[in-house]
Amino acid sequence: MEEMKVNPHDLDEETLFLVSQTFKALSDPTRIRILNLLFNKEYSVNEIAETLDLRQSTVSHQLRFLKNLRLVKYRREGTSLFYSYDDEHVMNMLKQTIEHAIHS
Amino acid sequence: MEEMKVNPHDLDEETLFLVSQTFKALSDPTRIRILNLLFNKEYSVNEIAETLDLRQSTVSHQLRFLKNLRLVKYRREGTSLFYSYDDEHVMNMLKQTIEHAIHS
DNA sequence: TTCGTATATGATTATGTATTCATATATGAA
DNA sequence: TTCATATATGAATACATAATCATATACGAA
Repeated sequence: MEEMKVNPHDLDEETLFLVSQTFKALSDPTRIRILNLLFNKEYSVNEIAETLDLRQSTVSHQLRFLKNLRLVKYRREGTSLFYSYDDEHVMNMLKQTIEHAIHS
Repeated sequence: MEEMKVNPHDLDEETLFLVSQTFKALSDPTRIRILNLLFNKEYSVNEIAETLDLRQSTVSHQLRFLKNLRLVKYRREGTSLFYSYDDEHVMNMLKQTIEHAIHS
């Protein structure tokens, strides 16, 4: 059996880590811009870099971050990797918050 | 007139800042624990510190952060300040993500 | 195999930030 | 006013991390 949380008013460490990581993914402007791109369709790494005017390595590093959290996935086509989103819940939160921000 | 975004596939700077700040507020374990407490009822600064085993100054600093983003508000009662949440949208996102994390 | 292109990775740097200690401020009671 | 308590604040520190450059790796074509 897993040990339950000691304080009923507090969260257990694992939940806390997952939640904070999820929001941290959405707290960086570059990652937001990348995910915002992926709302519509898949993009290769270079396409993302060109569209958002970012270095290839910057995009690659951030995609790895998002991939580790399973927020994006990719498929290979030749030497290109086409990335798309992989978490509906997170994308919905992002969309809602963008709408909320635009109308504020 | 405001200048519109140049790239239709990208977000304007103001929206980007608002969205990233909102998620950044939820990306820190200490702030998550504080907001999670406030789901149920209002708490004074010291009550939060004692319940979560945090320094008073840590709680105060984080409450100021949350207050600046209008995620919490407070009312005075004597020398105590009772804090409560002030943004339903953000609290709903937090609750959803906590539920999502617990059941994963 | 060699070449060209797409992507990933490692190291470095610069920047941001969460926590802490010490102290200041604010309020109520005596 | 003086005292006690609650909260806020400033400075310092330690730590995390985003961006960059240089380079490595992976794949397809010839």
